[in-house]
Amino acid sequence: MNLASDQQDIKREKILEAAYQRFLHYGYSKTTMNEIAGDLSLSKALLYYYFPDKSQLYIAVMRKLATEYIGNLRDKLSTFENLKEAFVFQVDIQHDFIVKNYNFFDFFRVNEQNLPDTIWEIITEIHHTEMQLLSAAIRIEADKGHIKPVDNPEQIVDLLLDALHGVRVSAVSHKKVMFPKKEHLDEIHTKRLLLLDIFIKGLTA
Amino acid sequence: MNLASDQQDIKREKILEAAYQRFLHYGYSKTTMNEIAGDLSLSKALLYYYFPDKSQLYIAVMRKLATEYIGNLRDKLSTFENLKEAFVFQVDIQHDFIVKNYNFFDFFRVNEQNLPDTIWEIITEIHHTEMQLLSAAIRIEADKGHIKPVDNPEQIVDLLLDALHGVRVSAVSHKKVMFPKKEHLDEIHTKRLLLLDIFIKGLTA
DNA sequence: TTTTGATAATTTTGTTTAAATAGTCAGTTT
DNA sequence: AAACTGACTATTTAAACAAAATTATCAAAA
Repeated sequence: MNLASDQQDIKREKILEAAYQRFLHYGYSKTTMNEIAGDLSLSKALLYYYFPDKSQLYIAVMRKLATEYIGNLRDKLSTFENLKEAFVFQVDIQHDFIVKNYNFFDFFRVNEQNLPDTIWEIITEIHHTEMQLLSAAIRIEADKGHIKPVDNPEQIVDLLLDALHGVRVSAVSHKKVMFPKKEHLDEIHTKRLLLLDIFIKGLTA
Repeated sequence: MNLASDQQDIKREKILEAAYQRFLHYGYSKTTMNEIAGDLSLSKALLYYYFPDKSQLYIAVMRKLATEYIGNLRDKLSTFENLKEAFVFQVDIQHDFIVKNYNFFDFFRVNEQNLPDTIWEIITEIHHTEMQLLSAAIRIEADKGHIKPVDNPEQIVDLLLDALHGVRVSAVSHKKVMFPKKEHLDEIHTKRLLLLDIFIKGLTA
């Protein structure tokens, strides 16, 4: 039974990988189940044997990406030297994540208003992890006396993440674009680093 | 000739006011030229005597609102005691402006991707004014020695405005709501003040 | 248990027509 | 002449429908 299960997992992985490539390259709506099956020389029906429907397949890929992302975050954030380094790690890794998977998130832009609950759960999970790791970082720094004592680190991190998010959505709003285009991402990144700089100085007593 | 011109201006104003009320109440696309004309007991054709088309009428209202907004900003910002007060003024006034005219901006959400150039000019003008007034505030504070010298105040203000914007749009994004509700407004406001606090401390040498 | 071809169900796309609304203009009123 | 209108045309939106594409199912085969 374990053998069979392993085999199944391997195939599942292959499907996830093929689906990811398609979604990344063409976006959600311009990817058909036939094409994914075709890439693997499988019948479309088999996809439905492994995944209940197209959106669940997409979500499964998303979950995989999220898990990797969270993993990266944990690994790097456990080894920071100071607060700024920790925050910069977070910004950098998020930046890379978004740049690398830009087209994959097409789904988000199209369904902007009503994303499936499962997607929201993943977003929440990521947010939670970020909060947890960064507020831990703040606590440690406060204990070391590098910054002044903060009675509610979560609140500070939440605020910072919001502010960083603002740099993302708003940095381009005077440029006739509502959603950041790929070519703006670097500018956004620079701005974010500057914000981190000022913000951290603001925390330092 | 001036008499005639004055009369025309008065009527123009009345049309702008009636149009504003309709746009504010029903949004752009659910307001018809017939209705606006009806509210004033005028023929629709007369609207076209005063304004070339519907969108120009909307833009004229928008321009009027923008002028008022900018006026408010200038008045208040010229009398600030310290940097924080100036920033808080800006936050408060912008907040009021958006809350009051919330439905009017329907037009923006619908035409999100391709707003007319004239609208963008108005947005740019507002942004310009905000930048100008707030960066002047920074310069004055820097001269007074209250904060450390800043070589590019505009950049700092731009960043701060983005960050503040983020607190607005993002404070609710984990709650599956796109636009803030009444019960979130206080939370947003508090968050923004906290951000201002940290940000200004970050500027203080 | 895994896989597929054939088929059903659903969604998207394109087309036509009718209705609503924007916009024009010759002519009337002030 | 400037301000205004009713009746008209032009455009845009909405609804209804058919055709095409795509998702999803299932009985049967490997």
